[in-house]
Amino acid sequence: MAGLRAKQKADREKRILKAAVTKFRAQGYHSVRIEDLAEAAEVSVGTVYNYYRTKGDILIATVAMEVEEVLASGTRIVEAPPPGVHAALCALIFSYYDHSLEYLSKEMWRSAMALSIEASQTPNGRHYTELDQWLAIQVTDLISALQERGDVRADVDPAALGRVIFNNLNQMFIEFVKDDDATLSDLRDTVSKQMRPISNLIASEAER
Amino acid sequence: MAGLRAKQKADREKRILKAAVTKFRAQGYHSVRIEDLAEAAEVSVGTVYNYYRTKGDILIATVAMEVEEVLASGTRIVEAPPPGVHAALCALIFSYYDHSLEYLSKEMWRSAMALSIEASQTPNGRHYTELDQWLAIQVTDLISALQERGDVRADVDPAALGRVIFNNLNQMFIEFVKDDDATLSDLRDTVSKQMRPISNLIASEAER
DNA sequence: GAAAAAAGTTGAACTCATTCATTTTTGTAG
DNA sequence: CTACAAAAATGAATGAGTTCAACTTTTTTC
Repeated sequence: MAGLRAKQKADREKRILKAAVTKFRAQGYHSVRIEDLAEAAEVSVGTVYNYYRTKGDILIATVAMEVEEVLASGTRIVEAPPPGVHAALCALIFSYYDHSLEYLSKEMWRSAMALSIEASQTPNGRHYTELDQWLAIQVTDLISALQERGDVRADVDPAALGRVIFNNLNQMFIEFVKDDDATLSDLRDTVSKQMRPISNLIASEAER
Repeated sequence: MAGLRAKQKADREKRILKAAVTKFRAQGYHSVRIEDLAEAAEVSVGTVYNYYRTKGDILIATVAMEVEEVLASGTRIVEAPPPGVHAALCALIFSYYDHSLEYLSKEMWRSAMALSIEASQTPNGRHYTELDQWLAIQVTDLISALQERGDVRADVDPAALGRVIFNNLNQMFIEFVKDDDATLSDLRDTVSKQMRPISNLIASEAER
């Protein structure tokens, strides 16, 4: 038989991850115990640790799935940005924000972000940081695209500016998930206002 | 006797905090157990919890002391900024960075930042966030000062830009503490480069 | 197809933050 | 000075993540 073991292994991992996504969303990351996941996935506690190094690893795995989607949706915007610097930047940023709570709760984001800082040396932390890196690169790519199109001044360094804009949108997202009462629409408004002056400053003469 | 109890109370709290600062720096936040602190402060575990709600509270207390100092040193720069937009911004930012590792290790910063995100609803989390707020305001104040002095264009909104710049310097600091190998001098260089185009964009005609 | 090896599973044991019922210390009243 | 009340200290007990030595299952070997 070509891999009963491999099949069982993949099956178990899938069951654990599915249990995690479901339970984390329903109850929140903290109140779910490894034992609960083990029970739902019909394995033992020890087996969960055979597939994931720590509880945080399981969370990162679920967050990673979401960020992959966010990146994919961002790609579409970079490939065909709406006209205007401000509109294009906001389109990309809002596509991130609007996807963010599709599968993950604020509490899960908080835990994941905390983890990525605290356990930054571990594989999970590094994985999350890498995903962030990709998002920053996507912002840079957008600015490059706008520059080639002539919307952005030629003397702007896309990498440096992309990083600054990403850092800002990321930090604003952190503030957003830190406050359970904050709404997505508030977040959009605030960031849109922040991007306005920056868009003006980098827009080419023709565009202003 | 006017307050044997009060005196002992203050004394115990001081001993616990001192033990925390010392041990956290020496061994790192995580590897220090409450029991270790209790022993060093010559109190029981229960007593530690009588003074601090959680282990994280103790860390925030130590971080707060450092941030107070950072704020104070920043005030001096805002009051008399060096000439030039870029130089002034960098002076303030570097004063933050250069103070940051005086009493705290990178690991302590990581734990504190993680805490401020994860436990943002709790008093400790809120306290840390408040300190961040003050730093952001200080950056805004600097830009206002530069604007009044005529170094920064009149059509720039200091609050919005201050926030963006703070978010960037904060995020870059997070990246710095996440990587044990990163040096302060690398951090300074990177941020200086990021601030250069922004400084140029906001500088008044006379200053360019 | 049986035995040995390899891979994987299991759950009891361990660590450490946190809690709480009990005990000790300090302040107050008679 | 003694008795009572209030405040604080104490450390054993609790709970959750994590580890690991023993046990099962699958694969390989002859």
